[in-house]
Amino acid sequence: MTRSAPIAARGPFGQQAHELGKSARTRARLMDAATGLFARQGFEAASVNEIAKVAEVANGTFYAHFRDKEEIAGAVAFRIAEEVVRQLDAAMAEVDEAVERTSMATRRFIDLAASEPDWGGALFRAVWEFRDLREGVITYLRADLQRGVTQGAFTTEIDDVLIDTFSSMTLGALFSRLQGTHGPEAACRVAELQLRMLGVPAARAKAAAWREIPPLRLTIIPLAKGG
Amino acid sequence: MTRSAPIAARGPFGQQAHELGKSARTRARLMDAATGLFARQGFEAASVNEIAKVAEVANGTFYAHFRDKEEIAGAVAFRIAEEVVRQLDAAMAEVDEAVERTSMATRRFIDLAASEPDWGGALFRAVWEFRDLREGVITYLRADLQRGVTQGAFTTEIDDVLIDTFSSMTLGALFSRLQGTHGPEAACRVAELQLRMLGVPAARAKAAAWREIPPLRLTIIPLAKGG
Amino acid sequence: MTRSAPIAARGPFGQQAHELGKSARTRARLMDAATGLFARQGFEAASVNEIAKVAEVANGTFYAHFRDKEEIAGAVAFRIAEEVVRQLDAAMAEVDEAVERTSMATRRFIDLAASEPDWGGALFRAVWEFRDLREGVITYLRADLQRGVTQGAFTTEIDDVLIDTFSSMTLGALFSRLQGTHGPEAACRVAELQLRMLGVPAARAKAAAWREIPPLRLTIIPLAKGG
Amino acid sequence: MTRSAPIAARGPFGQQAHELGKSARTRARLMDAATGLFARQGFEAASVNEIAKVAEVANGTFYAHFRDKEEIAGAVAFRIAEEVVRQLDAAMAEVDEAVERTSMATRRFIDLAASEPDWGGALFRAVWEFRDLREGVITYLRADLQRGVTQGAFTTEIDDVLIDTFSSMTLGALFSRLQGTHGPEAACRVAELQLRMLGVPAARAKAAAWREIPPLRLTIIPLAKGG
DNA sequence: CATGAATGAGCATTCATTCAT
DNA sequence: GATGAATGAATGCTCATTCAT
Repeated sequence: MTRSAPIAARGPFGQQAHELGKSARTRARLMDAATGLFARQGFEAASVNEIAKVAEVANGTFYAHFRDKEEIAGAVAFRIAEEVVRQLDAAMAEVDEAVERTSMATRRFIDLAASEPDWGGALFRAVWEFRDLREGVITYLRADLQRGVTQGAFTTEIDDVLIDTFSSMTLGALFSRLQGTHGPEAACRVAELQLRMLGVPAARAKAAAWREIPPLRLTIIPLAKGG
Repeated sequence: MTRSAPIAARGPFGQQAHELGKSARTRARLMDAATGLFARQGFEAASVNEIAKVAEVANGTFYAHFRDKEEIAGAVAFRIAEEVVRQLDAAMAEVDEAVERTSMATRRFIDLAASEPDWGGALFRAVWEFRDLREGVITYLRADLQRGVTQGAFTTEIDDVLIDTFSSMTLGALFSRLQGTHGPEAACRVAELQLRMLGVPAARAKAAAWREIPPLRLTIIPLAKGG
Repeated sequence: MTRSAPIAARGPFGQQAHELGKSARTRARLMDAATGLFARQGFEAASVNEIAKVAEVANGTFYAHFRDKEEIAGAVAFRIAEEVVRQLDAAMAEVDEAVERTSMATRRFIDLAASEPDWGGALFRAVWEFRDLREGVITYLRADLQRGVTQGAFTTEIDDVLIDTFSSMTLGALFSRLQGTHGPEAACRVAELQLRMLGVPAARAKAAAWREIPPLRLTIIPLAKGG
Repeated sequence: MTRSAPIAARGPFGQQAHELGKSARTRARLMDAATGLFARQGFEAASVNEIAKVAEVANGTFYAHFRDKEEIAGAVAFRIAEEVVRQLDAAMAEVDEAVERTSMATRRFIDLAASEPDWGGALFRAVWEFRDLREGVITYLRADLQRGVTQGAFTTEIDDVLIDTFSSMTLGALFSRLQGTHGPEAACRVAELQLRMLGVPAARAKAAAWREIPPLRLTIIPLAKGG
C-alpha cells in the first residue's frame, strides 16, 4: 500500500516534534490523529485502529504509548488546554482591567477554539468529559472575576454557581460556533451578556465586548522534515 | 443471577400503564429502562440488550416495540419533554410578569428535572442530542423573553445568541445539579444571574429569583399491579 | 390498523376457497402469500412473519396450519405442480404424436410458469429444492419420451441421464424467462433443441417446435366474496 | 472443546500456502472453509461465524481478511473458476476439432468439478449466483461452438438460447453427479446428447463423447507443514 | 381456531486489546 | 520500540417458534 504523504505528521503535536526522538514523534502523531478524530467523531466513535491508521503506525503501536483510549483522550485534552491557556494568558499579559480581561478571555477562547476546529472540537469534548481540565481552566477565570470585584466593576459575588454559569455561557457559544449555528459575532454578544450579568452597566458592557481586538491564531510551527 | 425486584416496573411510564394492555405495559417498561440507561450512560453506551435486560424482557422483544435505538430515544425524549412542558406551563398559567415567569421557568425546569434524576438526565441528553426538541422548548422561552421586553422589564434585544446563552445557563445548572456539584439553591442563583443579564436591576433580580415558590414534583401514579 | 383491501385473498388458492370453511380459507391465504414471497425472495428470505402479514393473519396462526416453513413450501410446490400438470395434461389430451406432445409440453410448461411469475418462480424453486416433486413431473415426461421411441420418432435410449438433461434444458429456459434474459421465443428454441437431441431431423424439429399453438393461461376463478 | 484435526488446513487454498506469510495462510484457510460451507449449504446458510470456526480462527479475524461474506464468496468463486478454466484450457490446447473440444470440455468440466466436491459444489453455486462468472466461462464455450459451425460439424445457429441451454445441460449433469444421482458415465452421456443437439450424426456423437480420455485431476500441492 | 406478544438463539459486524515476531 | 495478525466479547438486529388468552 503506497500512501503518498504523511498527512498526520502535519498536526500541531507532530510539528513540535521535529527534533524529538522517533518515539516521541510517534506519540505526537498519535495525538494529532486522535485530536482530529475525537473532534470530528467524538470519543466513542473514534476507534483506536483508525487513530493508528491516520497516524500511519501499526495499531499495536498505539499501546506502546498509551494504556488505552481514555489515556490518549486525557493527554490530548490536557495538551490543548495547556496551549490555549498559555496563549490566552500571553495575549492578556498587559491588560489590567477585569472588564477587558474577562470579555477578551471569552472572545478569544471562542475564536481560538473555533479557528482550529479540530482543536476546538476536541477541547470542547474534553472540557465536557474531564472535570479536572475544567477546574484548571476555571482557576484563571476565577482570578479575573475576583479582580473585577476588587476593582469595583463587578457587583455580584463570585461563587461556584457563577463560575459554572459563566463557563456554560462560553461553552454554549463555542458549541454554536463549531456547529455553524452562529457566526463570529456570537462571541462578542456572549461576552456582552456576561458583563451585564456581572453587573457592568449596559453601555459599558456593549462597548467593551464589541471593541475591535487584534486577532489571535494558534501558532503553528511547520515540521522541519515530514515524518 | 439474583435480581431482587422488578425495578423496571417502577418507572414513570410503567406506573401509568396500570390498566393498559400487556403490549403497552411492555412498551412502557422498555421506555422506563431506556430512560434510566440513557440518563446514566448516554445514548451510545446504553445497549439494546441492556435495556431489554433491565426491562426484564427478551432482547428480541425490544424490536417488537421500537424500530431501533434511535426510535426509543426519540420516544423517551418526546414523552419527557411533553410532560415537563405541560407541568411547567400549567404551573405558570396565572403568572403574568415576565420577570416572574422567566425565573420561575428556569427554577422549576431545573428542580423538576433534578427531582427525577432519570428523567432529568435523559431530558438533558435529549435536549442536547435532538435539535428539534430543543427548538420546541425554546419556543416557550422566546415568548417569555419577548414578553419581558414588551413589559419594559428586559433591556436587551432578544436574539438567537441570547436565547442560546440563556438555555446554556439553565442546562449548565441542571447538569451541575444532576452531577451533585451544586445543591437546590443553584437554580435560584442561575435565575438571578439570568435576570441580571437581561437587564433587571440587581435587587429586583435577587428578590424575584430567590422568592419562595411552592414546590412542584412530577406527579407519579403508582402502578396498581406490579409487573 | 386499517388495511383497505384483502389483497391476499385474491391469490389462486384463496380463490378456490370461496366455499370452504374459514379454516381452509386461512390455509389457502397462507399458501397464496407464501407462493408470492417464495417466488419473489426465495425460501430463505421469506419470513414466516411476512407470510402471515401478507395473508392478513396473526403470525401464530401460521403454526395452526403448518408445522414449519418447510411444510408450507412443500405444500405450495405440490399444489402448483399438481395444477400445472393437470392443465398441461388436459391441453394435450388429444395429441398423439410424441414429437408434438414433447415440444408442446416444454413450450407450455415454460409459458404457463412464466405467465404467472409468482407461481412460476415458486415452481422453479420447488422443483429445484424438492426432489420428490421433480420425480412426479418426470413421470409424465418419461411416458412421452418413451412414446416417441415406440413411434420411431426418437432415436436415442430413454435413460435417467436423458430425462435429467431434458429437464435441465426446460428449467434453464424457464429460469431465463423469469429473469427476463430471454423472451417467449426461447421456449420454442429449447423445444427445437430438445427434439434435435432426441433424434428428430432438424427440419421436422424446427417445424414442430415453432408451430403456432393456442395460448394457455392458468385459469383463475375469482373469489365470490373477498376475505 | 475437542476438535480432532485441523481439517481446514487441508483445503486446496491452504495447501498452496505452505510458504506464504501467516496472513496469507489464514486467508487461505478462510477460503478453504468458505469453499466447503458454501458448497454444502449455499451462500445464505453458511454463516461467517461458522466459516471462522471451521478455519479455526476467531470470528473477528474473518473481517481482517474480507470485507464481508459477499467478498469471500466472490474470491472463492473467482479462484475456482480461474483454476478450472486454466486446467481445462491447458488440457485442450492441442485439440482442433470442435466436436472433440466441445465434448471434452463438458466431460472434463464435470469430472473436474466432481472430483473435488467442495470445489465443484462451490463452483456450481457460484456459476448460479454470480452472473459475471457465468459470462466468463461462457466466452470459451461460445468460441468452441462457433468453431464447430465454421468447421461444418454443427448445423444449428449459435444463439444465446443455445448457449444457455448447453450450459444448463452441463450444470444439470454436474448437479446430479454432486448429488450422487448419476455416476461418471453421465458426463459422457450428456456430451453425447449435446453433440446430437448441435447436429452431429448420432454415431459420431456417440463415438466422440464416449471415447476414452486421459483423466484429469485438480493438481493439489500438499502443505509442507500442517496448519 | 385465531391471536399477537414474547422468546432467545443466531447473524453480520466492530473494536479495544494482546502478543509473537 | 514497532509491527500487524489475531482475538473474542459485545453490539444492533432478525426470525422461527411458542403459548397464554
